[in-house]
Amino acid sequence: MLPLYILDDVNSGNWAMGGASRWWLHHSLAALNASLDGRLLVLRGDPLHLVPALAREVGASAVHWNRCYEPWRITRDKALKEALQQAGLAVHSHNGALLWEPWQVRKSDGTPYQVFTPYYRRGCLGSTPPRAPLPAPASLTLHWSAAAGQAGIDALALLPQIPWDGTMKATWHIGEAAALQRLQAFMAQGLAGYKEGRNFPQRPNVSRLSPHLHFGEVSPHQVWQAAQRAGLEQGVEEDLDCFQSELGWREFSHALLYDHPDLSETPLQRRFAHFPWQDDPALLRAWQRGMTGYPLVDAGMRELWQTGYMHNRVRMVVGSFLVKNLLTHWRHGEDWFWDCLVDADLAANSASWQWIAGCGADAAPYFRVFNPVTQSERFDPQGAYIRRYVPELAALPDKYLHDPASAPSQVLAAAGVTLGLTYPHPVVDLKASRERALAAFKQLQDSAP
DNA sequence: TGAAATGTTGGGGCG
DNA sequence: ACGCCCCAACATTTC
Repeated sequence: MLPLYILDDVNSGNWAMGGASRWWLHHSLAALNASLDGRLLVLRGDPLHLVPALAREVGASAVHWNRCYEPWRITRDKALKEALQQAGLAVHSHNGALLWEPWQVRKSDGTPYQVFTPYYRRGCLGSTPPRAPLPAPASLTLHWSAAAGQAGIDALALLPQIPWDGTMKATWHIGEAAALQRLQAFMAQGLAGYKEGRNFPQRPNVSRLSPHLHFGEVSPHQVWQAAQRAGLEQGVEEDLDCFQSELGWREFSHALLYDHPDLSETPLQRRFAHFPWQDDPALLRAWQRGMTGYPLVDAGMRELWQTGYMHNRVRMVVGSFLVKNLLTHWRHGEDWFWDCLVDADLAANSASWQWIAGCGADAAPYFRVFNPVTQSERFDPQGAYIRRYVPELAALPDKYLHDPASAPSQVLAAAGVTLGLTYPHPVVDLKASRERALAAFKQLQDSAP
């Protein structure tokens, strides 16, 4: 057997892997290569040419891969399969990424679900339960190739030219072994209390498995089964259901992308094609850099920049802020997350931005506008998360930490904060921008129901 | 997986 | 004792 990874920047169109993901991929491939005794062959280029040529060269009789669900990959792999079969090879694709195949979860009339809850409850849970994880092969006979190993990984040039990855290195342990450790740690320390604790960015109740899942270091089948066991053992059925339904959202996103190949570019609700987005470049930049003057938003955007990750509650808050308060097109948020997230996943990223913008399937209603100050007071009451990522505000008392612009000038001075100098003034007024968004969204609602 | 405005209720201070 | 007002606490409505 010859284990092969190809970095494909040829067929990926607008969705070539982003910077943070490339960083993760480098370390993930290194770990995989090590576990294969340095025999992982790593190439870059067009698999449509590389795979048939390599198969000929080594005299392969069969090619196996795990299915990917990005539209450009489906197109590519279909063509590759045909080419290989015409050359007389057996081709086997497998499911290593999803608990339920998108084309198998259908309403009784055969059409796809549009709403998450029936999709998950009836469509997924009502059909066959997820299969158990497969055991590792007892033994592998690995083809020897002089071109295999770390040199091939280094040749992909996935690591940054300027070293922006210091905090990322300190944040993550990458690879299959690390993923399994994270899985065990979460089941032991995070699952109990998940339903409530998952909303608080400083609590240990989120799994942080998303990048491991995205890169296939752990399968959703392993995660599902581990949760099932731990949840029943610990008697925390409610937390278990809630956690598994989050895996369900991951499935739902993939199903949406499968049924709507333009999900990443085009609003599912057509009337949004004409929405009056403002798209002010200075405001977009303030959001990207974590300089909006709203501490929870800025903490989230800086967590993203420094670690390649953002807590889910905070993703909703910063997304709502960009799309509603700043009235910026969700595609800008999608692009930024795509480049910055180590867990960047086309299906989840696109579906989630459409969800928060209100133009997706089963989307957030247009009038749901998160107030970043209220959310901060509710979910980071002691300000631990804000103080970690917005240290210039650390000396402010809790009462004013969530909204420094509301603090009396003596309080700001005592904390060493000068608005406009050490920390930005708010880039928009929350009340006014909320009302502006509600008016714009309401008009869209009324004009084309 | 909202927030704000508006409505309702009931206790307590007070003339 | 009584009516009145205030306001907190909660519920409902609206966007």
